[in-house]
Amino acid sequence: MKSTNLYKGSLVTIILKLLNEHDKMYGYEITQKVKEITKNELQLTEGALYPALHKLKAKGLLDVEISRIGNRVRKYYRLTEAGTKETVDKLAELESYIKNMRALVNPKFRGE
Amino acid sequence: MKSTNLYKGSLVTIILKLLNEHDKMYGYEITQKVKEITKNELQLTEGALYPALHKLKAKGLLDVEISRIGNRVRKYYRLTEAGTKETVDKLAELESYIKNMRALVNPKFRGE
DNA sequence: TTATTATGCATAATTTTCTTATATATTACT
DNA sequence: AGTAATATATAAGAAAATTATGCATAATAA
Repeated sequence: MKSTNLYKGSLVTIILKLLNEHDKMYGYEITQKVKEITKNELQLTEGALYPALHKLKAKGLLDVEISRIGNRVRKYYRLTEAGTKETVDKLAELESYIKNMRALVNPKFRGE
Repeated sequence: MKSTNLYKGSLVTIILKLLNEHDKMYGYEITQKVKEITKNELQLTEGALYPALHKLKAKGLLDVEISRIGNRVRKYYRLTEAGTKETVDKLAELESYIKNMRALVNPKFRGE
């Protein structure tokens, strides 16, 4: 992530969730979607994104479909069944993390 | 962090916030406080905690006060003025991060 | 009384996950 | 013609953890 360089470990969750929502996406599209949703506050770096996509593919969580737009190559990624399951887990993990951080940082949120 | 090994970068925020709240604390006390607040869901590892404390000290964000309880050594840390300022920044950063993650992960939270 | 658990700090080696920099190529805009 | 946007990729390095040790004191359980 760029500009606000924050909280390593959340990139995979972002990728999985966006793919879960949009069926298939290519790398550059993901970077633009993140910029759009976060109003430029979060910017994915290619150096993090592409290796992450390759790793998710290698783990069997994503499938790739190569497409050509004119002479330009695009690689569309989509969730496999295992990827969909992993998405559920990662989202639960994120909610749990946010809940814990809120409790730590805001005494109001403690002990509910 | 242990068990839920998640979101590198938030340890410093946790330390600063707890010190902001409790005036002075020692390392082990911080680990126990985090376990207590998060009901054992987050556990700090010493291998992360102590180097982080030393680094914050080196940066001038913390002061140390060595105390002896019987024959056992304790190192109490407290925020410096710069540390208090940094705490404000880190907390704002966390809120911003949570806001962005919520928007990414939950379409309901987009565009407000 | 002796072994285990809890308290308390610390560092080294390794791993994970980023950033930064670089590379290449196509297409659109000025 | 030159720059910006589109599109993917990898290598080098930094940051921030985990894991594995190590040492020592105090309290508790067997």
